[in-house]
Amino acid sequence: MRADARRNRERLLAAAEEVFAELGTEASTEEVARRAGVGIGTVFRHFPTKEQLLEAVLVARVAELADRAEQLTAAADPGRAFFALLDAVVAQARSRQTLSEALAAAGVDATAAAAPAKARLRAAAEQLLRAAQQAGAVRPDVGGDELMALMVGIARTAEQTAHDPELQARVSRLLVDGLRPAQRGSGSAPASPR
Amino acid sequence: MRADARRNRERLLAAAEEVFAELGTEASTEEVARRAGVGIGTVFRHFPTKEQLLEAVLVARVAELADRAEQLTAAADPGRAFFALLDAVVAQARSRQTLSEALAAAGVDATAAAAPAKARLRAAAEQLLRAAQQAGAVRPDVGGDELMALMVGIARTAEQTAHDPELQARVSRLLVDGLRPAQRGSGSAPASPR
Amino acid sequence: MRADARRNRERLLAAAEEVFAELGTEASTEEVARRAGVGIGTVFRHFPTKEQLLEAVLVARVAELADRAEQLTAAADPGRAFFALLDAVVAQARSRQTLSEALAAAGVDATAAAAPAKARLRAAAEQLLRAAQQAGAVRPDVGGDELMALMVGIARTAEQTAHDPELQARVSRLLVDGLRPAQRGSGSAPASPR
Amino acid sequence: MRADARRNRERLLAAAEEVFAELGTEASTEEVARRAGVGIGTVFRHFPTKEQLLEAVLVARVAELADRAEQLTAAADPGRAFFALLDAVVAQARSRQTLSEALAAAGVDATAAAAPAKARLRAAAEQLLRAAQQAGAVRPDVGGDELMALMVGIARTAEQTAHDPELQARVSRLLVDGLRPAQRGSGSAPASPR
DNA sequence: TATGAATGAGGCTTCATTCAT
DNA sequence: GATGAATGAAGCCTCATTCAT
Repeated sequence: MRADARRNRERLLAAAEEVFAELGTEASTEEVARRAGVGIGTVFRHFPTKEQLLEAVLVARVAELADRAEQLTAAADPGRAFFALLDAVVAQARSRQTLSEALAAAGVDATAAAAPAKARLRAAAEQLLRAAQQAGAVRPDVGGDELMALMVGIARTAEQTAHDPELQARVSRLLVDGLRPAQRGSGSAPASPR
Repeated sequence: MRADARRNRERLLAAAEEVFAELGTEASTEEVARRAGVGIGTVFRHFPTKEQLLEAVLVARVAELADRAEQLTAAADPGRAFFALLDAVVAQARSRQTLSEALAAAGVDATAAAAPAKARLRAAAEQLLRAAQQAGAVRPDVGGDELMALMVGIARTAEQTAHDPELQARVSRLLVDGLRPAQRGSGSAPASPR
Repeated sequence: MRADARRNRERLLAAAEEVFAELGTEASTEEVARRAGVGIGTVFRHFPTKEQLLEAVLVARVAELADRAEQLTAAADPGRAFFALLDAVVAQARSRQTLSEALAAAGVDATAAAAPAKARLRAAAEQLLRAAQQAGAVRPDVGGDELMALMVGIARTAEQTAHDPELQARVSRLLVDGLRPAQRGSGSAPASPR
Repeated sequence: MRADARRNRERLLAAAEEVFAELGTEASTEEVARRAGVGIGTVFRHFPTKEQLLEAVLVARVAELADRAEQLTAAADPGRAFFALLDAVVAQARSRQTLSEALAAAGVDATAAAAPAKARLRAAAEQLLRAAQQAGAVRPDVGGDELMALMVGIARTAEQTAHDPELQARVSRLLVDGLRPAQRGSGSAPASPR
């Protein structure tokens, strides 16, 4: 019985992530139930409130990012590792506001439920940041607060340009380049067309 | 009676801007009416649809920015002028997503109503951009598309940090610095990968 | 000034008849104003209530029919005259429920305003009926009440078949034939197709 | 729980029939809910649109009549059977336009939902008609189209006189008599002109 | 007197949440 | 535990009517 419940919970989370990404956070709870193949009652048994369901999705997203950040912590090249984290942010920003809302929640409005994931992400991200700064790959005048806010900004912008991957890549690079110390090469950037 | 109607229209627009900034775009039309001190019928007389009301607010915001951009066009220092536009974007990002949505609308989803304001903003912004690039104040590998997308990103990020002006300023500087050419400081940063 | 007012009243009545016939009695008062080329305020100055406007239209319709009935009163052949009235009913049933509602109002729900027109119609119709009965053109076992109810029925049915004039004619004849004494010829009726 | 739902559906249908008959088809959905003793949400769960609710009522009415017509198909006396169907039409015409609208829908505007019931009614009614015509009880120059239109006319007229059963009976007889062949009584009536 | 802007009650519909089965 | 029917608050919008100009 526990197994069933857990599987339902996971199916619900997956469905919710999909639905909210596709239709926005205003998508109905019924739609999530439908997509998960369960009754509406089951949704509310697992997540007594739509807000809690949303929260769970956001936490899962932040947790994925935190996982990635922690992995990168062990990487050889600190500069590469740090920017890889930012790449992960862009990569996650597939559609709609799900991720940016998740990060926003993690950054500012953090609810109790999001706190642990947020803390992990922040800790790992700061570690990556400091290492990259010591390696001279990132401007020294940047702190954890800026980094978190910037991640939200990157996510939001990436979502904004999700429809045009090329544009997304160019814009993301611009945003990220603000973090580099001077003398960064602009050579590999293609000339802006048009 | 034209006078009354116009005054009401303006009161409505102001109230709507306030309400949507404060409560998000899902705020109810009735709340706007209440805040404007008019009956709900009056809202719908001026804006037959909630969508049209929202649109009007967004258009007004974009138009303000377009005005500012056009002003700056006449400024002496192209670099300063360009970055002043980005400052204006940050300054307008009061709270919630109102502005970023406005810019997003201007950039991508532009409805017919927003088209003229969008076009003005884009034209003036591109003019500022080219001038700043010729003056060597901005990286040459940036085009209009990136600029518009970046403005959305800046707005979104600025909204995110609206609660903390200091942080907002620091983050905005980071974002904006990505646009500057490489002469900033010194360092051994690797060329922007990929 | 009186002339203006009267002309407006007439324009309004004509517009109302048109609008209600076209869109049904649920058409908005604004639509009537628009079609009449006057402001909404003017409608309500002339007809303080939508109901009163509707009533005026209905009264006008009944009055037309009463006029026709009174004309026919002077005709030579009583049988022809009587059935000509019923033809007039069919002919008026152009579209929507306007006429049948008018007649219904005249027959049953008659408001005070409709009373005079109703009385005229009923008086003339009964006169035609009696004359036709004396001439042997109509069954003797029919009275004024039946006649009025029948006229409503004919109108309603005619409206129902307004889209197909041939069908309308055939069905109307069936209904009307119920009033004739026996031995009526069915020779001139085309065989029902299909 | 299926049982509950079905019971509610039936209660709703009954309430809707009652309400629309009493107050006309413009009666509010909330009134139906109130009369059925359920919440407004329940109405919309069963009938996602007011139009669909209305449609369901009309279909039920037409279906009743179709049932009756099919029963009569097995009767011994074809003439009696046919006129019994018309009696059923009169009997169903309780008040307001509900039935006539139902028949009208069945005759002309038939929506997809009403199609099957309409087809059944029409098939059985035509069978009754043909049998009655072969038995010499009904004029031969009448077809299915006229019959359907006439049924609407009978219903409309009957509704009109619902307040006075005696009058209703007399008028209905008149209407129905139009269908009988010429052997009714005696008289010197002119052949139906035109 | 004509105009049309303002009003707000009321209608349809959606959706988070509860609860009987 | 799961289901899905029931609930009703709340949202958008329409329209008859009033009233300032």
